[in-house]
Amino acid sequence: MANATIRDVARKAGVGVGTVSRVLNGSAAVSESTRARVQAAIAELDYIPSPIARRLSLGRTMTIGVIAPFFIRPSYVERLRGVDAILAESEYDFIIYNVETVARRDACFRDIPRQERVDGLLIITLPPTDEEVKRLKQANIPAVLVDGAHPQISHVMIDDVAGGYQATRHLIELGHRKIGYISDLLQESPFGFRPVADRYQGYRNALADAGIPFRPEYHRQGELSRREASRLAHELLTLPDPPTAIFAYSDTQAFGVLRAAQDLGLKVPEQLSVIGYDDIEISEFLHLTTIRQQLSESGRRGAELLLAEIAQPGPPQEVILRTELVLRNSTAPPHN
Amino acid sequence: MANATIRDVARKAGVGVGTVSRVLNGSAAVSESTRARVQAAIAELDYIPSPIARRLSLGRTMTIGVIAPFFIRPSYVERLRGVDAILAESEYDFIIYNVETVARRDACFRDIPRQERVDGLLIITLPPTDEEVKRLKQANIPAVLVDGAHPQISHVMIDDVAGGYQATRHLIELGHRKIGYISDLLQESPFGFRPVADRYQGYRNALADAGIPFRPEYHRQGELSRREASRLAHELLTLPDPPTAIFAYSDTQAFGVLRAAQDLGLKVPEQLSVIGYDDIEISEFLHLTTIRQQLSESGRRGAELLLAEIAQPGPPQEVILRTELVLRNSTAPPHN
DNA sequence: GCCCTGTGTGGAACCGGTTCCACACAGGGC
DNA sequence: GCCCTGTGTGGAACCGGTTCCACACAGGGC
Repeated sequence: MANATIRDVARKAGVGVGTVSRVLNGSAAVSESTRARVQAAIAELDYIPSPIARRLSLGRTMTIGVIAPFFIRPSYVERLRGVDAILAESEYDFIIYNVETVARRDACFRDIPRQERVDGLLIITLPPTDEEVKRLKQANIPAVLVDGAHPQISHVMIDDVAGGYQATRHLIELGHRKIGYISDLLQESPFGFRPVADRYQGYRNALADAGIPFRPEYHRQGELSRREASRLAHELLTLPDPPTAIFAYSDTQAFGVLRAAQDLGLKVPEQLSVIGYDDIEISEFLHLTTIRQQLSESGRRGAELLLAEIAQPGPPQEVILRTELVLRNSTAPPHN
Repeated sequence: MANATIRDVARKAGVGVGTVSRVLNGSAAVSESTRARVQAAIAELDYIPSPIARRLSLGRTMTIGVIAPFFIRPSYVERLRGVDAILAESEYDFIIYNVETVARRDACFRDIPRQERVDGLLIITLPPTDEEVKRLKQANIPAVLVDGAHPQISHVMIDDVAGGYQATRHLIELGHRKIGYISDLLQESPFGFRPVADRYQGYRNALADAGIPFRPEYHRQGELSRREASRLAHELLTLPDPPTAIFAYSDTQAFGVLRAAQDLGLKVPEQLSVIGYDDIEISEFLHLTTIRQQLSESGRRGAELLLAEIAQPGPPQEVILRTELVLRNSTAPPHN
């Protein structure tokens, strides 16, 4: 038998469809006896309202879109886990738009707002342009940035300037003066991730505050992968005057640094200190000193902001999450 | 201004809504001149058809549900990446139903088929009961199992018996006779993952074929985490007659074994051989010898099977993916 | 008895697509 | 001239919900 509809229920209960709808949605003005009759009919017909019909008639999709460069780094999985924790409890479904190329990124920002596919958008790490923000506003789609910031959009920001400072400061306090930094591409980054500039700024600030001159040859940039980071670390460590400590933009890159040290026969932390960023799950296992981001928490807070904004639009909110130094065994005072 | 509808387009082009619909869907019977007029009107009004209205009228959700115990293990992310690669190219959206508890698992299997939310279901690793399969058939929801098997449902199976055999056989060929196995819970596993029994079977078969008696004290079971695996490995390695090699059910658990060896001052592979299973991304970095599953490929193939089944229902298909031994530096002949 | 207010209810109209039926019309065959 | 077939087209009906308007009716105040 085909699925029952609200009209079948109404007929069976001897009431109008409006009344059934009122019972379904818990509206107040239904008498007790009518409500009971309707509920009996619903149970008897094993009736489940069609979410699609509901969406069409409400003009809401009951769906949230999550745009994320999802599979590039383990840290996104952690953020997404936080998102899931909140949204699974809500009445919203969520669709992940995985972005791995610039073309796909542009397509997402261009098309999703126009297609009436989502009631809200959670954008992870990818910074929208002012033009794109304008389009979101025009389309009247609530959006929240996680691991990003924009004056006109609610966002959960990680204080990456402070995080970069913290990492560098830790190395300085151990006594290091020759501190390398391996980062994501600063200028030509295809996605223009905001944290890239911020952590670098933190690194520069910490050096400056300690009166240590910045040495351009100590700063290497490259695509965010273990292999590339390993190559860059190799370059750093074979300089005539190599650094005694390396700060890596991410834990994944820090692993690349560890590998380079291993290849060169350098003991960590005795001969080389290494500090990462993120504190992904495996970092504890590898004894990596790192800067912990509240990854899962950032997703949770972002999802909460978005739900609040959908329920009741308001001025943009800002949440700032602090980073934390996690001491393990990959950093120590310099040898000499 | 509110979004244009198909009726606005029809009016502007001076045609009927049926004709606009035919143009949109590329039906043949529209004259060239009419088609051009309609397309001009669409362009002028910046018209985008409402996916929700389309879904209601077609009686299809254009959405695929993916049920997965998603965040428990890194291997799921890899499988999902394969799923995403296929579905992002299709006209389907997909919704992830993340399962972390048995209650949620049961709720997913119970409710999703009834709610007309999805046109198809991709079920990763979680084995449905016969009762649940029957319900899926009744609800007429195409479903595909990835990393699972059932006679009545298309599935992508990993030959885990062979994989378990391969791992154990490798250790035997190196000369090991005392081979421990650390697995997920065999009996009381809350989700009843099928690979758990299969890999164990492979382990037993390889021992039997080599004429090595199975020693129950060499087989430990525990919840799938690095920490728990480390605890179990510690138990094994402090036996009066400890194994010289350990096969771990997953790479994650193998890392736990490595940690235990480290804590006990045992050198890997000189004093202890360790082999894992999965070949997740980080395993290469850690020089772990392991059994590679085609994780991403399994997701891809599963998604393809499902799309085919939605397009044209047919008898259940079976795809079997082979595993592969990946030699690195965590296994060697026994010392003594 | 009349008016007013509040509560409960039925059902048409609507959301925005698709599809099917009816029909117009052209062109060919006889 | 008539019939038949094929092509192109309009628009009502439909998918299955929600909402708003109209209305019935009870009960209180005067």
